[in-house]
Amino acid sequence: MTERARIERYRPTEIEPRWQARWAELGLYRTDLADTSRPKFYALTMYDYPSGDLHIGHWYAKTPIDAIARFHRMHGENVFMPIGFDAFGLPAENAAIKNRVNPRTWTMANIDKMRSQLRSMGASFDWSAEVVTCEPEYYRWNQWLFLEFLKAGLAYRQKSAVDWCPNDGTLAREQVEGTDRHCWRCGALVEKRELDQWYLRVTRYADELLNFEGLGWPDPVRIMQTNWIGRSEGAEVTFTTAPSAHHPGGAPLRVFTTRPDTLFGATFMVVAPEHPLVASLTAPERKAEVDAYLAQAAARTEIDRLAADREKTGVALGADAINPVNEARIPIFVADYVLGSYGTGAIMAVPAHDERDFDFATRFGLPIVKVVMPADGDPEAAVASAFVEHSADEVLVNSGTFSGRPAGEALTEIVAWLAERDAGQPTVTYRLRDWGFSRQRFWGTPIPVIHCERCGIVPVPKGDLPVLLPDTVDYAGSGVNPLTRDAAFLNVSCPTCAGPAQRESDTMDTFMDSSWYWFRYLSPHRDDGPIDPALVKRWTPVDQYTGGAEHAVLHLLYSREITKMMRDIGLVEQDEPFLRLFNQGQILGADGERMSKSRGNVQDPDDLVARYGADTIRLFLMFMGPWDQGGPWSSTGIGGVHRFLNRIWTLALDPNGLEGGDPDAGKLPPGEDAARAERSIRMAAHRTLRVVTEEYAGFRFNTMVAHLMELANTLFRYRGTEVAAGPAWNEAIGLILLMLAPAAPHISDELWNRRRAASGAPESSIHLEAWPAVDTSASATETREVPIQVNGKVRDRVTVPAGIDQAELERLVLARDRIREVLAGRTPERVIHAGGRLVNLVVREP
RNA sequence: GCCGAAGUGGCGGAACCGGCAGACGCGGCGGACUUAAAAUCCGUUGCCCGCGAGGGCGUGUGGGUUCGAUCCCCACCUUCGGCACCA
Repeated sequence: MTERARIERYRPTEIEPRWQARWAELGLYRTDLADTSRPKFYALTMYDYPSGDLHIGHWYAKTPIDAIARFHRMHGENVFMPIGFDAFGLPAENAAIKNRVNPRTWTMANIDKMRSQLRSMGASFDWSAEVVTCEPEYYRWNQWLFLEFLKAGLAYRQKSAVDWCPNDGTLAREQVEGTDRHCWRCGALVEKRELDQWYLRVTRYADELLNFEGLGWPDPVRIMQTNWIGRSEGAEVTFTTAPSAHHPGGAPLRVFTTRPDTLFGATFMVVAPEHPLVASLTAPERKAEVDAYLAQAAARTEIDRLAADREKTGVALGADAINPVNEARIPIFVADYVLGSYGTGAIMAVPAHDERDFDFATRFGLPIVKVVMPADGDPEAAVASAFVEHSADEVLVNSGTFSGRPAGEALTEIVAWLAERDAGQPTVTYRLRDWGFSRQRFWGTPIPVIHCERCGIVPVPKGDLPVLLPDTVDYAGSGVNPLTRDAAFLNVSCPTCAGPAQRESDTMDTFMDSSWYWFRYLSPHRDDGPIDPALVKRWTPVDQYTGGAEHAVLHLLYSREITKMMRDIGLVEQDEPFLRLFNQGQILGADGERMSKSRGNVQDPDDLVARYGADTIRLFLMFMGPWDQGGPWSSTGIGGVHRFLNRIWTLALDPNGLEGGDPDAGKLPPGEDAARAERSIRMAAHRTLRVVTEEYAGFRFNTMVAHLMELANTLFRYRGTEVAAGPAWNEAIGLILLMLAPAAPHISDELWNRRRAASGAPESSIHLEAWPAVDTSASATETREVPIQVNGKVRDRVTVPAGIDQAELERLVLARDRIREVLAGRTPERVIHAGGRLVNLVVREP
């Protein structure tokens, strides 16, 4: 124990800031983007919204990708790992309204704080590439891109329904919370409002977005995006309105259906409340009732409308439509279970074969006609519930000349029949909608157009960009966009006719910012264009992207869309932004809920760093479990990881020390001489190197740490013995520090250099070292232990030479006392050699 | 309702391709060191029976395939995430 007192203790809080400063001084993580001598590796972690405080979840997300970046650097790759801030967004406006400050002030202060917190992680970010999206040098290029999209017909303006809070005005979709769809700020129920909005024409890419070929993305994300895009194959069928006293008839009424084979079963039609024909089809005597229904539907919250178990409502218009296949006259209803925004906003209702139509028909006493059934079914049997199966042996009934045809074939035949008569054709429909891009918010990128009474919508000339947000902002205590009251901002002269005109006061959805930021990282200050084409060509797509799965159909979809749009305006050549994606799990509060200040369950990393140091926290976060799993925060076990680093410290600096407490301290394991011990040490070290290498590459950080712990435990057994500090020992210490370097960068550099100094070598960062190579001769074993099973139960085990053949092994096994005892005279019927891993003797039970 | 992920000791988790279930760590128990405590170190620790050698049970539940199943198949149960009248 006097030995122990001699070495300095592990003091992370002294070591860590020193190395962070040293790495910055050496410019270790400043990437030379022009260096083509090494393969490139673009590592990207989703940038953060500067909410003010880093919590442990930020570290959980960033530590492993930093380890991966470091791992790749050690493999000789030119690694670029930038960082930035997603700086536009609503919390800044809330804070601004509450504290009467400019959102910029609040945002920039938060960014400063987060920068220093992020630096305390010791991550190898290239800060020289930092992007802050609320800076004009960034959002100027949002505007530039928007103008290009406008020119290419990829952006357009349209009147449509948006979510509207009676107190706070327009809300973005993500600002509507809960199943009852209330305003996230004031709690009021959200309604729909018709507003002129900008859209990006992303539906153009629907089919292309379904193609994930060549992308290493997690299946759940691909499936979520695929479902979100919602490709649906079917047919558009044109019904015709029937003439009546109030309506001339003959107007086409188009529907989309995935089941044209059920066309003969259509017994009524339903149009959405927004359908353009509602007004002209409504009979005068039904007008009051229809109007009342429309008003009610408009006021209804979305969730009411969409709740699947809600009882169907609707009103008859007092008009009929004619079915093109059989000239049948069927009544037309308006009902809000039909959505104006999907398909054609109108459906043919086939109650026998669609559950929703069945419910509606039952409620309103409408006829139900069966047209598809199993080949051996009874066509006249009453329909008790909608039959929607699609199996091979179904046939059509009650379907004119198509009766008796197999349903699958009839589907194609009916569409062909319709097409010949100009009454329909095959159609593909998608759930995906164009991207509603306008936000009635101050703290975002101003949309660069001008409204001129004479010239209409005029794009701001590119030379006039950026359209700057005003420096001063007066919220007047409300959530209404202050830009709409800012005369200095609004009133401009038309770029075309020089007459009086008004600036657009809408800003862009902040998801625009995050949809191309990784391109900008490559040239964050470039002022002659959004990107550097040569660097983009060399460095993108991103090789490894990491972030939360909550962005599956938001940021991760928008980014793919914008990449394709940038390609189509000739800016980039790639089709996809991110080659490989990993979704890390989310760290929840100790209560199992999402960490948030309001819940008071936020774990601040600063406290933990002060107590244990960054390396312990980094390692602990990796050790907790698989990275894609996340889970509730618990600091239980952090001491074990800290202890492990202390043991590394002791092994590296005090190999000959002896601990009291171990009766065998300083003695080689029984039966081992020095030569054997050295072989054991080399074998353990090189075997660990082999698996740890695979585990870093496979993102299995928890077992990577476990294997390093195992190696440390092995070395500890040899501490104080005659082989401690010998060549094998020193090699093993070197290897363990190199393996630890990506995960615990500070302590590994400290120990690496203390050992260098002890041998008179000059300082040189461990992070400039190459990843070591496995010595396969060292890791090979001479003997192995083979478990012996009898009828699948382990009854014995035998140690045999590594190269033993099956016959010899079998002879040894059968000769063993224990096995003869268990066999009790029986002869095995079969002997299974499971690839040398195990022997299983199969005997008949007595 | 539909789609997806997951259920393993007291706890976090491991077992990568169907081959020793429980690596590694926490916690517990016992010990060494200490006047004592902390720190450190060593041993032990799935459950049940047994003094012991050993035996039985055991990966959400019930079946199945196999010499052998945490892993594959079928049917359920539970938890979490996403979508939710998309014709």
